[in-house]
Amino acid sequence: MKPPDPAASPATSPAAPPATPQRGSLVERAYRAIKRRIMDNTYTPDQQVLEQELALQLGMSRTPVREALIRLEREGLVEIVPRRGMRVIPISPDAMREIYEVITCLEARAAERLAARKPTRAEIQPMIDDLEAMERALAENDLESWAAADEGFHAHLLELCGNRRLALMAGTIADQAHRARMTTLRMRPLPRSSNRDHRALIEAVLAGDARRAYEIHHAHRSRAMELLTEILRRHKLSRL
Amino acid sequence: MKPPDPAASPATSPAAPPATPQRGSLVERAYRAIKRRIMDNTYTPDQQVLEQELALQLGMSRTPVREALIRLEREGLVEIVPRRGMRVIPISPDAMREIYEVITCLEARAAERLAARKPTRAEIQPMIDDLEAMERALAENDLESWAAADEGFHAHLLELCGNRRLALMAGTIADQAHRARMTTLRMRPLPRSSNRDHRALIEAVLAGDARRAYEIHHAHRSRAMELLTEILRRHKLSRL
DNA sequence: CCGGGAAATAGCGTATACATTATCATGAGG
DNA sequence: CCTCATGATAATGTATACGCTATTTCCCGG
Repeated sequence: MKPPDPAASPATSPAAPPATPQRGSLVERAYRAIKRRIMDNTYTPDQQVLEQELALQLGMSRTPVREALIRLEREGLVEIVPRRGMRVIPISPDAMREIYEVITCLEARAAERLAARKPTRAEIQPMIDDLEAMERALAENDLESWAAADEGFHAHLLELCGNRRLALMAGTIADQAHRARMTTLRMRPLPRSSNRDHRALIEAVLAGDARRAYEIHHAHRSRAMELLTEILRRHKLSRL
Repeated sequence: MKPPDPAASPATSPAAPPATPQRGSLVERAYRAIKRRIMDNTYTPDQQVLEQELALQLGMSRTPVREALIRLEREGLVEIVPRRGMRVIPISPDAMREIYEVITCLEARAAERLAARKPTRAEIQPMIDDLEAMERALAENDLESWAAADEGFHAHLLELCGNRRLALMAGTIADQAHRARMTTLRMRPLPRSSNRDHRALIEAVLAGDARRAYEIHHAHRSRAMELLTEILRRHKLSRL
């Protein structure tokens, strides 16, 4: 057997592995590899990829590939069509709205919880670091880095909120929108207000003001929802 | 070479089934059978059930069983332990709180959305029917029927809210708490206030008062959360 | 030139095979 | 009597086999 996927890229998620396949198994490799290719838009909703094809590319048999696909299907990232292989689920303006509605209420709740815990600055340092990275990136007009840091911020918020199920679900559904977010990154105004929102959230959290943390983050995500759905609509991107 | 996408599928399925296995397949049968046995407490968190055992009981090979288990694992119902088979995930007071926090914000949002749509009485008839069934059941002191109707009410609320992803996620996580709810059914006071809450919700929805619908249902689920976690704690049910 | 039916093909769903590896029992040594 | 090494056992993870059927191809009649 040959090593068809040497090292790959370190595109692993920052948070702890969720209900993810057994570490080091072929299923896990398949899962990660396929997920990465979905996230970075290597596979698009236009193309169908057959199980056999994936197996061949990944240098394994169909069995682990199928098992990985089942997981990806349940995460809402792909659809498995019986004789056509897997297909990435396209994001329409309506889908975007659905996703953001869910993210909005879950993350706002996470923010509320986190603030209610009155964490120390040290505890939320990861979020502060992300925020600073966002600000640096924006100053340098580096949208890719900004987006990465922004995702980190949201991921850390979930991770720290203390409700693992909430974190898992919110993270899962946020992943569904990743491709669309990336695509629209350059179609939107510079995300200065995002940085402001996040700074305000940090302050509310440090102040232990749960109500305010909730409101700030809820408004933040709601605005993002309106912005993104509007962009998709205006650009007629109905199946991103 | 073939054309990559002949005509792009004409329209996506409007009311497509969830990310559930192919209708009629063995995987689907396994999925349903195992899920039912989990829900009705045939399998408890104390016992480990091997793949082979399940396959034998269901009269099929391990392959479809494994695929069903992967789905159940991703729904948070079971854990797959490498050499011990599947195990039902136990519900602790903390788990209950996690689950109800998620349900609370998702369903409250669903209620808000539904009310905002200003549906006709006919549109929400399923919910009204459930409510009436709840009232009848309570009058007859039939807790089982009451619970079934109550679950129906919540399921219909989600179904009608217009956000499929939200409905799917909320339904999934609600299933996680099903066993625990059933067990505690007789440890709690008669659920008269639930019926009142739901009637009030119906009224708010019919009045198109989204804000009120949100508040009513949020409060309803929050109270249920406090009640249930307290019951679990008091009865020392730390791994239901 | 087009539509429709039969044959061919392909891809999947499921069963089975097999190597690997954790677990458990056994037994020797302290 | 207890501890630890060692081999037996069992269950899994993965690969392979195979039949079924949806899809496509091909051909022929209109």
